[in-house]
Amino acid sequence: MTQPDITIYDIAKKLSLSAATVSRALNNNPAINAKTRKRVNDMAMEMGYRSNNFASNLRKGNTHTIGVLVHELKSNFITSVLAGIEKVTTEAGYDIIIAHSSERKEKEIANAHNLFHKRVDGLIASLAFDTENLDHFDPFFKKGIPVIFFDRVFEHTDFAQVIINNYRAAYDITSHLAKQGCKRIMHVTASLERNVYSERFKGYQQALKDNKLNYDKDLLITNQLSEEAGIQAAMQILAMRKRPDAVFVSNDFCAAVLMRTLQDNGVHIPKDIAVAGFNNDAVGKIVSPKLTTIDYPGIEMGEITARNLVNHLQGVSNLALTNKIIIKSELIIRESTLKKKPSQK
Amino acid sequence: MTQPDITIYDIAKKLSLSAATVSRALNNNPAINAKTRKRVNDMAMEMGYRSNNFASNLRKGNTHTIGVLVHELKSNFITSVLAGIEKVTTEAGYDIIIAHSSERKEKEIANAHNLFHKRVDGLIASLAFDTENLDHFDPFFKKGIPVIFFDRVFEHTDFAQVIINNYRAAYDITSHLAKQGCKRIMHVTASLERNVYSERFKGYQQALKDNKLNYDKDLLITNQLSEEAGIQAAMQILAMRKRPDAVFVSNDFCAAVLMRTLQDNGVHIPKDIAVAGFNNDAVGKIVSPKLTTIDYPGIEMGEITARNLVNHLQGVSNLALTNKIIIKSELIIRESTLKKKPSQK
DNA sequence: GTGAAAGCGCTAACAG
DNA sequence: CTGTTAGCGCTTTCAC
Repeated sequence: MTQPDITIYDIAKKLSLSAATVSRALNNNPAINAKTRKRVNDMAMEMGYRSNNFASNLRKGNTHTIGVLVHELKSNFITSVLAGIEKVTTEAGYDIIIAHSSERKEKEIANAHNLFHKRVDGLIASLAFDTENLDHFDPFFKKGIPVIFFDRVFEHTDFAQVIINNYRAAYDITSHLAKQGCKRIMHVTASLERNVYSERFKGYQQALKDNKLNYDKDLLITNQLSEEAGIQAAMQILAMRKRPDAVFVSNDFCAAVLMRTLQDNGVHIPKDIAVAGFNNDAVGKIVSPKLTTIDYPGIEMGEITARNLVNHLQGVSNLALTNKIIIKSELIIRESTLKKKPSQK
Repeated sequence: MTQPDITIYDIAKKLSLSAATVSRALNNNPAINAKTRKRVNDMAMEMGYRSNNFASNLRKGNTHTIGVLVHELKSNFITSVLAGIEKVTTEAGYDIIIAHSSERKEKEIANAHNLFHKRVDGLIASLAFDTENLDHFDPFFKKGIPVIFFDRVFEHTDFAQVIINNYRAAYDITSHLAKQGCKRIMHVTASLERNVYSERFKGYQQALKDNKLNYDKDLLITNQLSEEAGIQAAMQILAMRKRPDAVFVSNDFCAAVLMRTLQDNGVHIPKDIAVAGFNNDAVGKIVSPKLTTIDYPGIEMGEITARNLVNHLQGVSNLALTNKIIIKSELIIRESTLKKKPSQK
């Protein structure tokens, strides 16, 4: 049943050529006569030849494969980023291997090792919630394998990174809530160890200050931004003697769950409590009221990240020079935060 | 900067051993003295050795890699399945390569070829909307590389497959709607070429018949089950002279969008129109009213599929024998279809 | 318990 | 434009 594989030698023998010529022909080497090339390709097709990547990679020493290490697959944002990465890498002729850490640093470390052993030519990464350092990327740095981070990064380091201005986005959304007359604005977010969340927290605090509101530590909840976390945060709010009049959640899905739980317990949104999310996930347009959020262009982020890595690999540019790229993001105001009637007539 | 890689020869030389011994030691071959093994492993660590998969695979002739070809990544169901697959394959020591076709048969064909060339030891696949035949899997069949399909399959073929009883699930949901007093039950689904949708359609029709309702072809919409499709279907309903009093949508997300669009246009759910989805996506619990749906265990499906493939690869069982596995699914009734008050006191 | 030697399939000098 | 040759790094007989 399982007949042995066809190799270039088999093709060469059939056509009375050398293996080298067959190899060149299959790789569309221009040095080969067009007629010969066609004969080889036809014969390869006919014999059901498939090239042996292992032999080829072993010989060439590079894999034309890019590793993508993400913190989670179950996220609209991430799948958008992946689509962007895929578009660019496919066009450039690179394969990608996707690994995800499920937000756990242990798995991130294991994945980093695995991709290193798989000999990826370059790496694109977004860190897990609890990643504390970049030691597991050292093997890449040491071997000169380019690494570029996106979204979840260590800021203020020298490594190439593509991010949005989280500080600014959070500032905008918090200011918007303040402008709506909210006085007790809660912030539900994830580990402040991670740049995206710490920056948002800073933006939130600054906006409070600029709007003459005090920061109250009871108004900060950090959790996993999961479904359960959303329910729990809502419960916590319901139990408060002095409830907030607005909640800014760092993730649309969690915001939606939180909002729903509050509603199920008789809270009116946005009248009693305004709710805002982050990411412009599709879910924000389905819930009622529709969710105010930050639009955060995943596809574009993926494309830009991959483009930079590919350019580096192709020697067109150097990652070490372009070390930080900031992508635009935008506040989208919907009903979930509109306490006042829209002022425009 | 980029110092050359360490090989087993480098380790062998340092320890005055042969490369063969080093190789065996690294692979924990019991024939090797425990002391020698430790010396080798320590030295490997110290020198920063990483094994060369290409050389190893080239030599061994198998890759210990399983290809996973899915119709779409942006789906909660699929990411659950992937989690299940990953769990089982990781435990069994297999790597996986994930490829997705974005519901397009051209890309599915290209991916199948690609995975074939990557020499996966086995393949797990779920078909795209418009896949018409299994010709692109022929190379696998011919070479005796095991292929197992899940969810989106060609039914009534001899290939190994893991599915749910779509007929039954649709029958249940449609009957439930009929029991709620609905007389004009619409069905919004995707290409009837694909088993999952054709089976659901059959179940829907049979339930209508068994409940003495006529099937009206105006009450069938087939689309892509996307966000836009949901909006468009809702618009179509709004424009109907004789509107349905229930809609059974083949996907929760699309159902939610459709429901929301109807609501935005003054339709009361479930009073005017009941809405049911399929998949038990998290979104169903966020929307208002909460969505009636079919629970469809993604993780389990992934685990069972992978387990069967791995067992086959390890010679424990034979895929050719266990050719169809049906996983349980379950109707979950929520407010979006409750026209009558729950009858239980 | 360890070593010698061959070869997996391919590509890149080099030669002509 | 095509052929010869060597070798990528590993595993696996077959010896001893």
